[in-house]
Amino acid sequence: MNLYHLRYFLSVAQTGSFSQAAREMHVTQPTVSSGVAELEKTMGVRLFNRGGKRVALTMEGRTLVNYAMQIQDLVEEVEDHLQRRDVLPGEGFQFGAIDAAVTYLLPDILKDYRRAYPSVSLSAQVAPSRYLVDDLLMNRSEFAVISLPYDHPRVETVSIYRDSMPLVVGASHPFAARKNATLQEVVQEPLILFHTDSISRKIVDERFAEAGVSPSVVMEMRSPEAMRKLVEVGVGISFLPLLTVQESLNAGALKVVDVEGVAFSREVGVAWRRGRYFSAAIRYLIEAIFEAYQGLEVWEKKVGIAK
Amino acid sequence: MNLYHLRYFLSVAQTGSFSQAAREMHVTQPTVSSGVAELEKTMGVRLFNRGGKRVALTMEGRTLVNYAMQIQDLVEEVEDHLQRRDVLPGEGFQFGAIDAAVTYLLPDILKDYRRAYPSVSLSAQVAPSRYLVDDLLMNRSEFAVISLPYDHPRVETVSIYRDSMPLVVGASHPFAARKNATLQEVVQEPLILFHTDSISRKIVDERFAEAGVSPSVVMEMRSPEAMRKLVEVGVGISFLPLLTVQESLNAGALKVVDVEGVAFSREVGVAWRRGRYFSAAIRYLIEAIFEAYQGLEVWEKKVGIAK
DNA sequence: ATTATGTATAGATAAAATCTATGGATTGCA
DNA sequence: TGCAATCCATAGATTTTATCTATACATAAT
Repeated sequence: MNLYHLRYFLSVAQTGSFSQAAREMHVTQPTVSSGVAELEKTMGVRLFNRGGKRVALTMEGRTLVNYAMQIQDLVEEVEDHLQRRDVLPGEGFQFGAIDAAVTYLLPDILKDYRRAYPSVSLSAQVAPSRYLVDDLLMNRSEFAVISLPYDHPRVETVSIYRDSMPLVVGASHPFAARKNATLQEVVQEPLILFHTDSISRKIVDERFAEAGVSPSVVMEMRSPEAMRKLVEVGVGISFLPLLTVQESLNAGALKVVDVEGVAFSREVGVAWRRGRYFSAAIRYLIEAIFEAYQGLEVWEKKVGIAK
Repeated sequence: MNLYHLRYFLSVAQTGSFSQAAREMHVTQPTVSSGVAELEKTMGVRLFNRGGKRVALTMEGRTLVNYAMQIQDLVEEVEDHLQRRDVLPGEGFQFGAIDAAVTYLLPDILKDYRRAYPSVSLSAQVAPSRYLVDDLLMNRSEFAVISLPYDHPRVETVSIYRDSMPLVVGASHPFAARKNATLQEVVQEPLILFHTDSISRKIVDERFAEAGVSPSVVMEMRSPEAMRKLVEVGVGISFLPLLTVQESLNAGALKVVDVEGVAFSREVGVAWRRGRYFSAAIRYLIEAIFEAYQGLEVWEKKVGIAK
């Protein structure tokens, strides 16, 4: 059973003539004949009664007409949808994002996105970067907004945002009244740091090792929001992304203290599995992110040409 | 777009692997590859993201899965229906029958038929034989129960019933008291005969011509039922099929009068366009008719072998 | 009867689907 | 980290399918 044969068949049913159907379909009459004959053979029934000026559908022919038209409609519909890149209601995709991104960087963009693609359901996976990269590698999410740098042969990244990661202390902490502190002072305070598998933690650790000091870590966590709270109530001090603590700083619950010779920062970027193909609806979201922050040119160089 | 390609595509989507899909479909892996590639080309979108142990559907791929499954279902459904000769609800066919047949010969058969094929809607066209034959020739009805003989190069017929066509008179007619009458007496009475285009009329006319007499026809009609009524009320006398007048005879409203040297009868038979193909549901009805009356062997000889 | 129109069939040609063989890439394991 | 296994893509050969041309045969209309 072949879709062309179905088309020929429908045309014959409509026109009541093999010859005329052939003219409509822009093929020769024997083509239509053998197409219908092939259908009749595979179905094991006669579809037309021949022998007259016009041919007439059999009962089986009428049954097939009903189905063939439905099949035809579905085929046309799906071709339409895919070619004009429509999105089916209920269709959607999954992407990953670190806490800071989904909380501070993406909300406005996502809001705009819903206007552009109201029928696309987005599913954001919020987790630390390394888990998000696992998802990328397993094709479980389309892209992810993660902390950089992230080096992996099968993952491409483009930075969109550079975020400083200053030392923050609770408002009642002794450092709060000061403008700055030395690294030696800092390592004697109880520190709350990211978990060792995090990128931000790696940045901090490297600098400590460089300076030959070892901090007194009282707590390791994966949630910057939780860390912010702990610092606010004075459990310890921490290096936290500015994005995370901005509100607390404004409210006076936290203070920033400069540390001599230390300017931590981490980058946030978009990551995806190398060679991945992006549907129009997904591409739109990614490019909206680059436009809102930065990186559109780099992205286009990496992906745009490879289509 | 090809139905096989759709099958390959669905299998890949399900298994997450081109190779495994190939094994399931009993083809080689390059076949699956090129099938999917062909779909991607005609649709202009990527359907899978490759590169990993498993491939993953793109958004477009997910859309196509929805449609492809529907198409697949329809194809399977129609193949099932046609191959097991199921009849779709609402499907039906048209046949022709003369008044006497539909009134007296067919009712019980049609009742049984509805049990065998409850979902088939029958449409009976009731008209004089020559119109029914037109329908046959134009493929407007599948078969017809008509008066015989009917000679046409493209119509085949099989007799199912021989019906005598005696002279009947109203209960109050002078002949009613007598056992018989001569042809000479009959032609002087006001006769109600079938219309000249009818087969039954032809039978009567031929006999009259043979005998060298010309009747006084007061009325020509196509409806035996109407003629019966007219004879009952004494407008004239008529030669009518026994089938038509049996009830009136039983009730005493009509009387049969023998006419010397005259034994009219007409045959009723099934007629169809030569070479016509009969769907199972139609064949069943036709054969029920032959079984109830006669002609099954002749029918099978003419059609049964030609399938 | 004759002509025009229509469908079926045979054989040749063109198009496609499929196969085999192979290369490049990734994953998993030692 | 390197090796073996697995996976998908591609090229070229082969087979199958679809289509075309030419023609025969049947039917309908003049």
